[in-house]
Amino acid sequence: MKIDDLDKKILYLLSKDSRLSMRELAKRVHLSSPSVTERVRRLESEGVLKGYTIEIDYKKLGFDVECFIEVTVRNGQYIKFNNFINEYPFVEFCYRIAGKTCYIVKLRLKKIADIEHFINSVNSFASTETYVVISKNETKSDYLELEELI
Amino acid sequence: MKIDDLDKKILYLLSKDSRLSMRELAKRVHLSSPSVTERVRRLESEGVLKGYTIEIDYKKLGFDVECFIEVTVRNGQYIKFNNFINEYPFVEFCYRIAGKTCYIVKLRLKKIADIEHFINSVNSFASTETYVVISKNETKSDYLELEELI
DNA sequence: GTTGAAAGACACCATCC
DNA sequence: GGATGGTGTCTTTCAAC
Repeated sequence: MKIDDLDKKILYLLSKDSRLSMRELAKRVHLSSPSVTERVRRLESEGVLKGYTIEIDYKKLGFDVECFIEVTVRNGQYIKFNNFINEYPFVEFCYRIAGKTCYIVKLRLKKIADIEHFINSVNSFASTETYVVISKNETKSDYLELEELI
Repeated sequence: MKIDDLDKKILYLLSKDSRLSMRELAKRVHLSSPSVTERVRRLESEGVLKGYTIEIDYKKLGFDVECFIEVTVRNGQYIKFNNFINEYPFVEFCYRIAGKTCYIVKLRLKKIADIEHFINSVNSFASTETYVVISKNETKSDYLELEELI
């Protein structure tokens, strides 16, 4: 699929406010609304635009703790781990990685003590290395390479 | 701020489709639309609902590589690293962590070779440990503790 | 918290360049 | 590929309860 600068700008604007109407979006990219609507529908059907969602402040919901846990599975018990991580709540993400460990997991929890439950749960088939989040850095995240377009 | 089950359900529904109209949202939570609108405005102004955004498939934009990089800053050159990570493109996130290393960074890149540029750039003031993502696991991410509500 | 009404915004379609 | 104009629907908002 060919994605031009206009598509990228549409993605950028929707990433900043996904509730923008096609009309308003059209204004901002200096296009007519049928054209913009068609581009958005195409981005959706091609799967580039996977979905419309919100950003939630989990701290305000009582989840004050974030941590990364590196998991090293023992004795090839990957299926066991996959089943476990699929069901465990409060997992923001889990990636299979190439490197010193097998998986990197991020959890959002209400309190530090909740880390223990996770670690104890995997302990019979995997070892862990925990990193508690202190703060988050500001980053640019310029995936759309839009710097010069806006 | 008091957040009840209805608020959580609203957050859940908006996280699945942030373009839902207040009318449609009202239907789904069995409330009138003025009530839902008021709740959404409250969630916004309290900062629980931080913003409306989209999910983008970066692979379809040519970013085929994801990796985690643990960064250990040498000789207390934290300001240098903070300035660097603030400007470097393609950083999905960067967290200051308590544990064996100083920071954990996630990058999204077009090709494996692009990792080298990042590593070389920080090498004068920090050491790195790289993990290339192989796959992503499915997870529940049940932060809203909604299992019984839906 | 609800209902109902009114004004406005919206998406959609046909048509055209 | 893109623009314009008309139509009917949807939506928000407000007042009254």
